[in-house]
Amino acid sequence: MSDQPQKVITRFAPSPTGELHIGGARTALFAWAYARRHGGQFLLRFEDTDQKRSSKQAEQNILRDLEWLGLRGDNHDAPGGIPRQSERLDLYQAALDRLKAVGHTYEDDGAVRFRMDRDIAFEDAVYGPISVEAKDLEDFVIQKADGFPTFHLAVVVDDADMGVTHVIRGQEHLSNTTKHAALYDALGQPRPVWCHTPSIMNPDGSKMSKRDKAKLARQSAQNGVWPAPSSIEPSRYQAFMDKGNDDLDIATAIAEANGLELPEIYVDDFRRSGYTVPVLLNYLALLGWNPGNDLERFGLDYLCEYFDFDRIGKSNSKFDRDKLAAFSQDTFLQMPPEDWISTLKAHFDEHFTNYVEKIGDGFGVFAMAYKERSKTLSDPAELGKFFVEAPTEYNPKAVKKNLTKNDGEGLTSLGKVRETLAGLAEWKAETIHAALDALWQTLELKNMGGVAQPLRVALTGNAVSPEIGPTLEILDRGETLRRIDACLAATH
RNA sequence: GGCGUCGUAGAUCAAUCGGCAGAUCACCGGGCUUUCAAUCCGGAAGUUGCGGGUUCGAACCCCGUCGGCGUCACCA
Repeated sequence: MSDQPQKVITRFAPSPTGELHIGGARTALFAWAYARRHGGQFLLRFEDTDQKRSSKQAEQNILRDLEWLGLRGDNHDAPGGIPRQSERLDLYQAALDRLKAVGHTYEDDGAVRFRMDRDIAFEDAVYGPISVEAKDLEDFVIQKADGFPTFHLAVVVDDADMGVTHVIRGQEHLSNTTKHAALYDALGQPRPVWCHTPSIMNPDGSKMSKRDKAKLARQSAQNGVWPAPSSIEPSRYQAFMDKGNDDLDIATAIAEANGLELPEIYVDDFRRSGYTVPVLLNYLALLGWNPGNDLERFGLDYLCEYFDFDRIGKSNSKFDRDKLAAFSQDTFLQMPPEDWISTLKAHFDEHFTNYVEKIGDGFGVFAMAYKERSKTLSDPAELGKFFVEAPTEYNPKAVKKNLTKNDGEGLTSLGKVRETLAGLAEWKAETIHAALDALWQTLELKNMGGVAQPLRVALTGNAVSPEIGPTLEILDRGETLRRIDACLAATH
């Protein structure tokens, strides 16, 4: 053994059976950060020994999400591409032969089992010393009857072959680690450092899983007695409702048909919802790790400088969407206006093209109107729906309070507002504001609200909108007057 | 059920030598404001799961107990 410190090699090795889970992203982040901190390498590998469930599409999606997060594998552009276990079968066969030769294995119904006949002890970087007696260990399958290695054999052979020094993964693998330690020993390979990370849970304590989507869709459909979406075959739908399957397509179709928001589970869900990468990574870093002081808001550079295993907690973390949202809102508040506008524009170009078309040149004004009100990049679409759709109904409470109360005081103001706006020489936020500001004083109203609130009801159907000047500028004069007329007609 | 592991405000976590239990989010009240936000000021929040023990002193060490989670596959 040399005294030279070993070069750190970490890896992220998902099985390509679905989208990248938010918990997987956290694990990848930790592995990436540890490698960066120690000037080492962060490698990727696909664990596709389950041939039935693995797909190339899933591989691409996982890669797409990792790239988006900026967690690029150092072997991403390697000549052979990212290693796949299904393409390294001779490696496992060689290891299997070696294990057979030393008498560690036996056949069982066409599969090959590994004999666990010793006590196993190992040190986990988070959970500390773990030891299990031989009587509590069972012989396990290392090669399936189909000739493929199991996860246990493949993971050990690959990690050894790729020179992985630190295995960072979810704590569900903690009890598998006895198997892996035994395999390393039997193969005469030095064991890596194991670091098991606590799980990420739902607020109710259950594990955050894709099933949550199916669960919510099913519940909502039953509670609201929703019709089956026409795009889904009735028999499949019925099976879904009878909990025969948790098909994501069905859950998504139900949600879309009924305006239901399914919980974010995958990285892609959070991207669609409009969380930015720095926010997501900051929040994920804090889920199970902390820098040891009260600092919460930091970036990747900070994480790379200070991340270590000794500050990873042992207890499972509940995913707190409110806190994530608060982080997100906070970064929007602090963003320079031009950054906010371009970030929002990019998101809208991808997900809300109808807004972009409708709002046109007013997009900058639109964006700024929602800069301090948004928790996600999708929020402005929800909050500012009225910009693209005229109200179809008026909230009765808002109507009473702002229009019909006191013998239709608000309606009278609204009529005056219409006259004023129709006669304006220029349709700009400042001009509009100045005109309305003068109007409420002329009418001897209490304050600006006397004209602004009736106008809000007319434009939005409710009593809430951004500042009135920019709002009208974006809507443009024609649309504003049309909505006032419609409102006057509907509420008189 | 066996084995393993974890329990600190509602939530995420601090308290790293056994020495005053803190931060943020959420929540509540108030100020500002044309609404909603944003922002400012203030507040509440804890038998450190529970019970015992050791100690001058316990969130921390020991024993027990309850609860959560993981695992016990020819899935990973």
